[in-house]
Amino acid sequence: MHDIRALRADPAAFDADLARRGMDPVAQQLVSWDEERRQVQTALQEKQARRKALAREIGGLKRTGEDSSALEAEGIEIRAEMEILERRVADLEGQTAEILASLPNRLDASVPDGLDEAANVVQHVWGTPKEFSFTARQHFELGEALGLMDFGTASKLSGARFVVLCGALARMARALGQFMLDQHTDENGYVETQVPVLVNDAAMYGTDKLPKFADQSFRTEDGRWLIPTAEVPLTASIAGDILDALTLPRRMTALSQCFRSEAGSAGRDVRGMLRQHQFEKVEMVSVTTPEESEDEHERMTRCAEKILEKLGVSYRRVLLCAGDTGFGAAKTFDLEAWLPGQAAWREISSCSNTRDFQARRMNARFRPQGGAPAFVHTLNGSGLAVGRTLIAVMENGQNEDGSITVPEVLRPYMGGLERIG
RNA sequence: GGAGAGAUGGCCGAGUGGCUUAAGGCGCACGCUUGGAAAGCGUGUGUACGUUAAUAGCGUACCCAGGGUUCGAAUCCCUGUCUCUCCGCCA
Repeated sequence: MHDIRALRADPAAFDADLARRGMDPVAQQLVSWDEERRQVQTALQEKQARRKALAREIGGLKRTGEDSSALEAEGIEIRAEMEILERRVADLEGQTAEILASLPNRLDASVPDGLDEAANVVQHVWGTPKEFSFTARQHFELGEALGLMDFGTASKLSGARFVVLCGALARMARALGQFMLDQHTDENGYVETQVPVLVNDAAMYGTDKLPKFADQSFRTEDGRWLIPTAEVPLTASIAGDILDALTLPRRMTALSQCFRSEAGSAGRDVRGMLRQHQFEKVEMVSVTTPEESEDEHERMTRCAEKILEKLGVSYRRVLLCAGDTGFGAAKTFDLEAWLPGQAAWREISSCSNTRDFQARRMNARFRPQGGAPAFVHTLNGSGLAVGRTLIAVMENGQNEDGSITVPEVLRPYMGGLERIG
């Protein structure tokens, strides 16, 4: 959601940002609606003031038993006039809100131009992309050969894009989730949180998943949504609040199941568990003041990077270009892990600063010392996607005989197991 | 799933159509008082939008949300949401 006053103040800059995302200008239309809205609203408020005065006068006359029929007639007239003005204000506000809600966030100045991922900018690479003396296998080849990753049974149960893990791989998935949570709570200052995975419209709208991405999410028959990410309940937890500035930054982390319909991605990553309808993810959410959000973004991204470093998986940090930056984000860093089996960098985390974009949609504010309430900034990042991390650990830790070496940091979570298979 | 009760400001709480500009209390802030504190006294104490150079004033709206009745709604009517109590079922 955007501030109509900011748009009014500099319509050209607003449209220029939209153009960077490949979108048509809208400012002129919105500004003219806003101008009319303010005029009509002022006229309406004058009528309301008159109605108020009339009601008080009539009340006085009635108490003393005097005739008030002339004033009551004026009241009827005023009500009719107000109805027209009210409808016009509601129409203008509705139209404006509908468009504002459908527009993506303003981009940070540091976001590079470009319409797709080809224009993303690699910031740095950690580690050396692993190479093997033998032909590296993909995770599903490894997992199926070990008998611990079963897509056939999953399709029997649920259909395509699901998986059944068992034995040591199931345990490794659990170990990864525990390891990540422990890191974020013990080392990184996030508060562990358990959240509902079914949420209402308001939570989805506030975190900018509605109205635009309704077709990417699953909806229950009673009108709730399966969360596409724990970002939704974690961030929406502060909806409508005015937080004490002293409690910021607020950092929360959650391990949750995530659900995505993957509509429109037919044919992409159909093999293996890279792209599933249901997956586990450890999410980080930070709520900060506007002054702190940029530093927090860097801090959060580092928290995600450190997980990969401890797991010994080579990765690179990518600054997304304008066209690839998500709807709600002002700026996004993706972390891409090296997958030797695919011989490719694949997204394993995405850390975004939404600034006040979500805060406006959910009306989440803080009170600066002695000042008026202001919108908080919200940030979210994967720390990390558990299923994809499992893939990375499998492919990077594979041995020629098809066994998988368990990263040292995970061994305490796996009963000391050093090797799978 | 069934039955009932409720939702008023930061908190408690009064309020069954106009005399409510939401009483009163608590909390909080500031001031007076004091050697200092407490007590006491006084003043103030929300959000949004409009107007405006203004975070000064002024205006409008807001008593869970959305509709309706009325000259006039916290108050009456309808719908929804949430909370609580009891019964049933249940990990």
